[in-house]
Amino acid sequence: MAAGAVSLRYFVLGLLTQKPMSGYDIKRFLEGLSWLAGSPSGGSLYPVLRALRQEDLVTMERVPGIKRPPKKIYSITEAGSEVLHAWIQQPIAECASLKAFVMRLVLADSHTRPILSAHLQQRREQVASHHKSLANRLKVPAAGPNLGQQLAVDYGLALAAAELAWLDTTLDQLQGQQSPK
Amino acid sequence: MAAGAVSLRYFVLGLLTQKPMSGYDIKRFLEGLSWLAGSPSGGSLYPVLRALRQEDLVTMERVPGIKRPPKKIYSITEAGSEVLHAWIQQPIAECASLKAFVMRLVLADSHTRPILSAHLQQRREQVASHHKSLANRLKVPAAGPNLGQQLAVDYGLALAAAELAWLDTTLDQLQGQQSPK
DNA sequence: ACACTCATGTAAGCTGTTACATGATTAA
DNA sequence: TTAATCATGTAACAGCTTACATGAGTGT
Repeated sequence: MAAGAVSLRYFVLGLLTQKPMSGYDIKRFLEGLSWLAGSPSGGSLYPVLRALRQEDLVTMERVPGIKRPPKKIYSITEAGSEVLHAWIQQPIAECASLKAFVMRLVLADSHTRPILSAHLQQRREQVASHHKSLANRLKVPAAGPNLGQQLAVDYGLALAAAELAWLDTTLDQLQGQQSPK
Repeated sequence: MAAGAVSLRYFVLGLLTQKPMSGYDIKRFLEGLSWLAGSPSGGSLYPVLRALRQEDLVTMERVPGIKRPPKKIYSITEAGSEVLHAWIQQPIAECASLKAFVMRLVLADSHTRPILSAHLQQRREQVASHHKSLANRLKVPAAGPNLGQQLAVDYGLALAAAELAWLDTTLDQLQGQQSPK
């Protein structure tokens, strides 16, 4: 596994830090963010929960739902918290995907503020360098780039610019109210 | 395979429409867009090329590079073009990923203008609906969303807005100069 | 009766990655 | 000679999706 990659494993641990949930709850929650981060199918989510329980990173409690099928509510254990925080310390990969970044973002509560800022900063650098390399492509019209490449580069530049702007204002805000923790 | 999903297969076919290339050329080319679309590893790319050749969708020619290891230059066949265009006709999936969209964008030359416009239009609708659902999340602060979710929603809104703006101006441009073809 | 949502799970398969192997050529 | 880039390929594995199975309750 690539260093710092967000496998479902860690993402689930992070969500359980916020509050105990069932597998179904997790699916529901993620479907709301599916455009950005995708949402896992049952076939990948449930096995992950089982594995986490076998490693004692989470505990499971059967809750006999009223007029509903019983749920299995999972809670993170101390061992789970340790594993999660060890993972969070790792720097994200050189060229992390947008999806991986969003997943880390959702887990912001599990980060300390300095680490969160550092991650945003790192992302900023990555996006900036990407933006630069795309801009270079535009300046060099050698080998007559076709319509598709032009569109893709243009699209990439627009998204990168927007992301840079968002990162800048968000970093400012974090810096401003960095009293808590 | 999900309807209209861009497997490497079709993407390679599309690239070969632009000009004959070797596997290595394709990798190089894609690494420049890796931030947006990712770039395939040799372990996935070369087997795809072999499969395409076995199905007679591409032809292969050994070119003994001067002072370089020999290359295998692949060209698309008529059968390949037919398969590609059949695939292009398919509507993209309800909730296609950014990556899938970029890949289609790069293949714009293989689309007729009306189909390209239709794809952009479809993407516009998807992004717009996503933007709306995220905006709704902001208005409902019930269940006290935590920092992570707030950040993710905010980030999603910023990107969606930027993408909508790009799509609008690009659609305008396409409409404007839709004389050729 | 039928279909749908809730809720969990299994098994098969696809896609892609990593890690490795090969071999030539260029630059330190 | 050592490393790096060019160029191709294989084999093992990880991760995820699809399709299916189960079963209770709810709505039409």
